[in-house]
Amino acid sequence: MSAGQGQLEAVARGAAEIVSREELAQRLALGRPLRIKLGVDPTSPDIHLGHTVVLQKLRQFQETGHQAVLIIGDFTALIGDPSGRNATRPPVSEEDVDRNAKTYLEQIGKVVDVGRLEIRRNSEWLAPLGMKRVLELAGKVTVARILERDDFQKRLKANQPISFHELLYPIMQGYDSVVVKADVELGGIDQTFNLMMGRNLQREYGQPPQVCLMTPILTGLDGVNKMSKSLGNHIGVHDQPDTMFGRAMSIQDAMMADWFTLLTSVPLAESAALVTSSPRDAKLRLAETLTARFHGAEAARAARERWDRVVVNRETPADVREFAVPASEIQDGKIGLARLLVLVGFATSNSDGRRLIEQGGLTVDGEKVTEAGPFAVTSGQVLRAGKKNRFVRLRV
RNA sequence: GGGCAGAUACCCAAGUGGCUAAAGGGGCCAGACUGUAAAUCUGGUGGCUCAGCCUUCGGGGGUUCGAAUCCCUCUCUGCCCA
Repeated sequence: MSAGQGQLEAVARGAAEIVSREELAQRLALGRPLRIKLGVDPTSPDIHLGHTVVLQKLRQFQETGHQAVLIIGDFTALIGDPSGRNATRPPVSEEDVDRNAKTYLEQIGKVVDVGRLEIRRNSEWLAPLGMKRVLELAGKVTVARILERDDFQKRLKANQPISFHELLYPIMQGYDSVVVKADVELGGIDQTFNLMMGRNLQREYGQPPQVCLMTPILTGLDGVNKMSKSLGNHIGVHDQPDTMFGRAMSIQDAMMADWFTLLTSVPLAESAALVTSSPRDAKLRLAETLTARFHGAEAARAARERWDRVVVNRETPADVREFAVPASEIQDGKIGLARLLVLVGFATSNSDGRRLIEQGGLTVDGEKVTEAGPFAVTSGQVLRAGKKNRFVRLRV
């Protein structure tokens, strides 16, 4: 019983809502591996930390001995989840789905144990479903219930179109739960309606209704909006170690607690204590933990060392990119400094480069240079723009 | 099919004949400070051979000494009616 209690705490960590907690406790108490369903949308090839919140949850279930069932929504992708802003989305080809599914699995491998994953595509059972079966399925759900959904309500009020087939999306997703006999379904809090539909349909089909566990939406780097690629406030799982580390260090202090809870396995008591006692160390720990997850402990340590060196001590990193200055740009051993900044990629135009220089943002071999005119270049000189990670070593 | 409202720099958004390279906010860049690239404060943010010059306000054409601002036309977007 006490073990069950520990499990409950582990899997409930950070959950936004659980329907219901009691039922979850009961299922866990059954003592058998539960079937934990997570449906994913194979339309976007690159995932970011926001996507990993729910994966982290899946991992926690795996760690406590349960069977994760990943459903690739290749068939539902034909409709598109209505929770998106756009009413319609471009159709996804089979090749796209295949390719996306493949890269998706590679990416989530850093968070969940792919080897122990049961992977299913919902086209397996949705594609052969005849009209007769569809009608039977649709007959189990009333229009009023479907229209309860938030997104539909909003669109109705705003006189925005709702295509008929969109109404079927939640039903299809819910039917997935019936087919895989899910004990628990995971999803973001914005998926609540879809998950609840699975519960309802299972009941209709004589199955014990699944527990729905919804995770919060991760706040992005701006500290305001949800993390999303289109807003550019994200950390991608493919980001380089230094980038990942640095971006994590740039979140606001107030966000650390959530990030620890939702993205790491650091015990909550530990992270909470750290956040209170030393915000800076807490953030370093967070950044290192995240980087380690996606790039390994070694790379994470290197990223942290680089951080200390570059940001804290304002030194030049060990590995500085080289740039060969084209001979054609040099006259009498000199080159316009603003022009040089454009060439190495520190500025978008001469004017931009000039600004950078005049504002004191450029150092050459550690010396601040504020004159934008002709500049004598020699091999080995190290240019640094701003406090950030912009270094280059010249080769003439 | 009819009616109306819009289109301004990366984004939002002022501006209705000269003082506008164009207010304000966001974002971004830089500096200061610090506990980190957090927070806070300051400055910058079209281009160039940069105390000057050149090109911008959906596209094209026109009026005027002078237009983002007035006229014509085209394109696109949103809303309303059928």
